[in-house]
This record gives sequence, structure tokens and C-alpha cells, in this order.
Amino acid sequence: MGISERKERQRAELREQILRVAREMVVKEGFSALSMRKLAEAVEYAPATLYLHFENREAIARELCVRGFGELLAALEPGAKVTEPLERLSVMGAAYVKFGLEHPETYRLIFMEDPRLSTELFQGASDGAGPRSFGLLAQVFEDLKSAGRIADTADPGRLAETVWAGLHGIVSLKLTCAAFRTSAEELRETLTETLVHGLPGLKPAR
Amino acid sequence: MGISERKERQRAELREQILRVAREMVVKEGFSALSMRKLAEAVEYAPATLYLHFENREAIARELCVRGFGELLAALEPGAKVTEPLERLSVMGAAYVKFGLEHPETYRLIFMEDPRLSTELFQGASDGAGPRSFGLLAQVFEDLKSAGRIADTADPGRLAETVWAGLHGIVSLKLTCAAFRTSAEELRETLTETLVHGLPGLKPAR
DNA sequence: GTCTATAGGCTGATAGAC
DNA sequence: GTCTATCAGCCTATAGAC
Repeated sequence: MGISERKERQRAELREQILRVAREMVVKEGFSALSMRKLAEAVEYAPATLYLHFENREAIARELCVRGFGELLAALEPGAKVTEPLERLSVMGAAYVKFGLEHPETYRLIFMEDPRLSTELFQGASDGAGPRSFGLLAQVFEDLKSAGRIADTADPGRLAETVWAGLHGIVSLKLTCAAFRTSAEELRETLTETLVHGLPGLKPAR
Repeated sequence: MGISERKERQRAELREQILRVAREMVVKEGFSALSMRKLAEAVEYAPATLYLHFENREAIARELCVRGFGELLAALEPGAKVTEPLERLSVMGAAYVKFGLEHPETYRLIFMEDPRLSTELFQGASDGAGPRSFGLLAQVFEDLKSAGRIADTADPGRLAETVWAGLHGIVSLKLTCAAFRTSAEELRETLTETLVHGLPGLKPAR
């Protein structure tokens, strides 16, 4: 059965090539610049051929989105190995921000384009990149809690969501608004540092 | 000179009507759904007429954007009157998040569509809505500092940018990703509370 | 499996008549 | 000031030939 296997292989290869080129276009010119016509031209096939491999444009977007989130997860994983939870928070936060700024169009695609895709990715099956990434972050607070280092009324999931939102704010503001003076990394540092220890030298009103 | 005045008035009225209808379209269907043709039809003029009042589509977007930021500023102003800085931070943060969620398309237009517009608004003349809004937030930390309630090494501008980024993260995540369990208001509360006081009951590693 | 050809839309913007 | 008519392009998606 070598022939049908070769055909299958060639089919999969073309599919990969389409995705590779599509990704390149999105990275270079943004998601809205991804058109089936241009994509077809770039892979040197007719537009109609694309529809034999993907149901429509959105299916391509979804696939790119899923892979993009996979890359974000991969960027977070090394930091997740740091033992000390607070240091881990810092390292993972820095990795998150770095990923967002170094892959702006991938980040945009994951979190700033289509609400349906973002939501799907985040709340999909628990072995998906979304839940796994979130789990890595939540683990920080679970570890602190089980070591008795934060109040046992603290809610790790809620703290993790708050941190994620903060990091997302830093990245997305940097991607859409160049007006902030402070660098992303400084903002990230201030965010985590202050979330952990509070305002420096805070005293109550007298 | 009554005649020319009436003409001028009518001209301004049409301009306002165009903006009003444009705003309605953006609010209802998002910015990308704002097309000159549809807009012309909605105001019952020919497409070409719009170009007598606005240079192009972007000019309309910019005007909507500027007004939108004005509304955000107006939403923040009442909270800025609260005397106690930390309470002020809380009230203004809640107002910010509330505005974003209640006017999602306006918020999108200001901060999530065109980087050029966002940047322009934020760093424009210091009497613009951007710098003024930011100033209100920064004042919180300036007040804390001048009252000696935070370390005199603290940087109010940096703290304000961090808080702004955090609030923006909450709003924008809620607008593009429905997967978070925690409500926006709870996230906002956790963010400000934790930024001020640090993690609840934090103890160092032993 | 791949092509050509095309249906059936949409867009911003402008020239020139009235 | 406003219109009609149009330029010059873009798009997704599909039918049917090869």
C-alpha cells in the first residue's frame, strides 16, 4: 500500500505548507492581511485548492491560533521548573511578556482578534495549551498556599487570573499604544513585585 | 449675515448627524462594520457627500475615538474627587472597568483597534483626554508620596502605568476571552487590593 | 486533485453633471 | 452641496472541466 501512503504524505505536506505560508503572512502583515487569494498565490496553487485542505479561512485561522498558543505554552514551560514559587512567578511573567513582544502577531491572533477563538482555546479540553498554561501559573499560588506561605483563605485561581490579566494588559497595551514611558519589562517587574509585596513602604492614613 | 450663519449651522448639524450615526454603527456592529457606503445610506445622503465633511474614513474614526476617550475621562472624573488616595484608586479603577464593559465598542475603538489612534490620544497635548485621565490616576500615587505614605523612592508615574495596564488587561481580556471564571469586578478588586497590600498573609520561604 | 472561470458580494474614493 | 456614475480594486467561495 505504498502508493496511497505517499499520497497521504503529500497531502499532509501541502497542508503543512499552506499553514507555514499562512503563518508567515499573518506574522508579517497581520491577521486581516491573510486572504485566500494571496495565500493561494504564495503557495502556487489555485484558490480553490485551499478549500480541499481547509473548510474555509476561519479553519486556517483556528489552526494557527492553536499552534500559537502551543508556542506560548512552550515559552512558559522552562520557567515553570523554578522551585521557589515567587521566583517562578517572576520568571514566568517575564517569559510571557517576552513572548508577546517578540511574536506580536501570534499574540494578537491568540488574544486580540476573534473572541470565539480565544475563548475556545482557553477553556478547551484540560490538556489543551490554554488550560495547561493557566495551570502552570495557578500552581505558583497553590504551592504558596500548601506551604502555608499565604492565607488559607486565598484563592489561587483568582490570583492567577488577576496576574494573567495584568500581564496581558502590559503586552496588549504595548502592542496597541506606544505612549507608555515605562518599558514592558519594567512594568512586568513592578506588577509582580507590587502584587506580591504591596506598595513600597505603605503606611495607613493618619 | 443670517443666511451664511444658517448655512454654517446646517453644515455643522449634518456633520454631527454623520458622527452620531457612525457611532451608532460602531457601537452596534464594531468598527470594521463602519463603511462609507452604509454610513451614507444611513444618513440618507450619497457616499460622495460624506467626503465634503470628512477627509476620509479614518478622519471619522479619529473623531469618534477622541470623543470616546472624552467619555472615559468623564467616567473617571467623579471618582477623582475622593479624598483618601487608596479609596480613590479603588473607585476610579471600578469606574474604568465599568466603562470598558458597558461601552465595549467604544473601548475597543480607543484601545484595541488602531495603534496610531491609541498612541496619538494617549500622548497628545497635555490637555487632551488621554494625559488628563492618566494624570488623575497618577495623582493617587503622588498624593500618597507627598503624604509620606509610600517610600520616597517610589515612582508615581510608573505605578500609575502599572495599574492602568492591569485595568486594561482586565477589560480587554473580558472583551476578547470569555473563559475567565472570575468576574471583572472581582478581578479589579483583587488587582488593586493586592497591588496595595501584597499577597494576603505572605510569609518568606523558610 | 487541481484547474479555470465566475458568481456575487464588498470596499474607499473621485470626476463631473446639476 | 449634492448627486449619479464609476473607477479600480478587494474578498470568499463554488461549479464544472480536465
